[in-house]
Amino acid sequence: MRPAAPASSVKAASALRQPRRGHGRTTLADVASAAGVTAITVSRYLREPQRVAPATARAVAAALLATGYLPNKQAGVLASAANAPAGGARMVAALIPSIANSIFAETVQGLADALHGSGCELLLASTGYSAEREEEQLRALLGWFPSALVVTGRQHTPGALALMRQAQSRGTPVIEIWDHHPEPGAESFTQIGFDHEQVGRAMAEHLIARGYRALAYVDSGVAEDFRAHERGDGFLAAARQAGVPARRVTAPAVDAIDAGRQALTDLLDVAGRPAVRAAAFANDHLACGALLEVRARGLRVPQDLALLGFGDFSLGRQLDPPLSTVHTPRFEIGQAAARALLASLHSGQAAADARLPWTLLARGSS
Amino acid sequence: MRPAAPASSVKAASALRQPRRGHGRTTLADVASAAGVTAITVSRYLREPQRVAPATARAVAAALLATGYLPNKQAGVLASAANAPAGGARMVAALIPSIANSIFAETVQGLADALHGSGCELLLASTGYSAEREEEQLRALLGWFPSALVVTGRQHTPGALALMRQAQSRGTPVIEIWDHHPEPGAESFTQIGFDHEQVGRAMAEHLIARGYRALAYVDSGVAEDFRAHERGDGFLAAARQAGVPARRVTAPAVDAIDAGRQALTDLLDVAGRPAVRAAAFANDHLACGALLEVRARGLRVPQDLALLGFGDFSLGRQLDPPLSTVHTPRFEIGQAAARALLASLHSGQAAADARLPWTLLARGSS
DNA sequence: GGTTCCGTTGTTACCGCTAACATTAAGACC
DNA sequence: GGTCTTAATGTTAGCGGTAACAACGGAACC
Repeated sequence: MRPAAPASSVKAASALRQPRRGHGRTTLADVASAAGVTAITVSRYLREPQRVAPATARAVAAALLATGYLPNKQAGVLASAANAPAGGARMVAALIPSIANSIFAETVQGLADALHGSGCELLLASTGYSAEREEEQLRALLGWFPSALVVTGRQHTPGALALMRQAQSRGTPVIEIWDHHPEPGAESFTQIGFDHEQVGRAMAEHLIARGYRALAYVDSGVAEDFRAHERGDGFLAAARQAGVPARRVTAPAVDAIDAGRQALTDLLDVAGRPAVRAAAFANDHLACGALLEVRARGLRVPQDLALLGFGDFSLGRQLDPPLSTVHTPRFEIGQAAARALLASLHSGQAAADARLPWTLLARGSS
Repeated sequence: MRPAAPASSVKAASALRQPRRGHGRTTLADVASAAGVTAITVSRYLREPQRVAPATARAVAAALLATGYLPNKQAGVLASAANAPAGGARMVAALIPSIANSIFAETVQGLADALHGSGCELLLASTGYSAEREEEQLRALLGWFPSALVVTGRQHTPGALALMRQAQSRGTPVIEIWDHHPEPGAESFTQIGFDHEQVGRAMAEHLIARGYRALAYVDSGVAEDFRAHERGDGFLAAARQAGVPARRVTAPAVDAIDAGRQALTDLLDVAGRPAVRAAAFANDHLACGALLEVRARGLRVPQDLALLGFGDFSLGRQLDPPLSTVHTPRFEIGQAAARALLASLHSGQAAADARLPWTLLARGSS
């Protein structure tokens, strides 16, 4: 018994084949049939309302309300993939070291605020200051083919760099935030931030100008906090240039008040007296911890030991004496990144670099 | 001159019609042709490698490496839309009042950390404590048809509620975080958090147990910080039950140290003496500001005025006296939400409620 | 040897939407 | 009146992937 002729068997099979149905979502087609038009007309109404006739527009609007339609952006992105950059902003991927760190939280807030109203959503991931995890997360984020990519810093694994370049060559703006250190010659990505080496120099110069002659830089114990290390490089270079002795010590691996307290002991001699006259810190957490520990030991700030932080965390201003520190444009970095990327999406041109201002706030501790 | 016959004109037209090409992205088809197989085989290799023959697997693996293929998740989600819940986690949408607020930043960190490795990305938006903006953002987020939705609190506009219910009825887990106040009878969403009214009660009871007999609750000036208001409700109710006079004052609309300083003046009489014996605050920012202002006015804490905060921010512990406060499971809330939602996605069952513990830390200020 | 079964790979259609082109009707113009 | 133009809407195909089923070849079995 042979089966029926091929043609009819195919027909029978395709009749039996149960089609994959959507999951009960309201689609354009549903709205369209409710309005008595076809899907494309509804689609047009949503994107270029002036191109549908007033009467049709009313019918479609009513149908939209009645059905509670929610456009499926996945499908939208996919369908306009070919002209993605121009095709209206959709989704921005951002990758930062840590969300809980208030510095980056504010940057993300700036990013989200400036993105609000642009029709662009924020896809966020954190690396935990790990370069490998950065690459892994980058791969995950780029799988969504975001309209733009924001990453932190300019140090990346070769794999991460390859992914970033691949994205950029596809026309996706790629922005490095929190750093600004263009290498002449080497092609790089858009950078929005400031020069950390320069900040480190300024920190040393400030302490030297105040008359302190034996310095230390307390670096972050987080191995991949490259920007903190660079500030240290700048600090030591400036001290060397000025002929002032300076050393670098490294705090325990956690950026916390306790780490600062511990780090301080490295700056004391066996008798418990300061071995240096002034210390600059990789961040205010460390500096605040050190300040509290110095006071707890009965030493005077800045007479016995001057302290200078980085980041301008709210805690520092409330201590006694208030902590001298460097105020950074943490919110503005996010905002500027969002603006640059939106501009780039609209113009099709590469996003522009921006060097944002920071301020050294000389308060009581230095 | 009539054009050629319809059939052939159509054919000619479709021959001329230039097809939309993708944007130079490497697709499954590219990998497939490099490996000498078809797209579906590569797709299978990526999702169920044990189902392709070893020799084919090697060829595909080589082709994947050679092409640097990155799967397009938009297309993947779209194609498996029909069985989305089971179809592997993809993307979780989270909506919080503010990213910069360290409380929520830590929650997001918990969420992101617990999501890491699950193949699920985080789509984040903030409402700025505005219910309207919540609805608007909700609409934007749900347009991506995320596999799960996390929102903050249990107060929403009717429109937002409709969207949340719609998502839930589609099988998307919807989780409310930072609150736990199940209403018997009323069907609600999964809640992961704690009961703020109960915390408010505990705050009042703590102050009463310490012997303070004239109380105040300094509420957040942010109108839509419902949870702060609920703590106030609990505080006043507990005081009333205990027969202790208590009043509610409202801080200026910004949650900052300065607002706390200003709010304090509402607790002083014309002579600048405290009008109450103890005050509880909607958050530690306010409490710290008040504490600093009290000290600045030469009053003693807690002898002249006892203070109790909420949130356990790092600043409070460093003040003199250290601020009594309520420690909240801010990181754990995010973590628990992520776990609950992943479990729900895998099991297909609704996510379970969780009531997380908080602690009242009696330090020096009360 | 023929049938059955299974492992492997391919074909087709479809997810929901939109670009490109086609089609239609109404108005403009000589 | 006929041709040209324009506005409004529809048709088709395709974005990149995956579900469902088909097809094929070899091994197992009687």
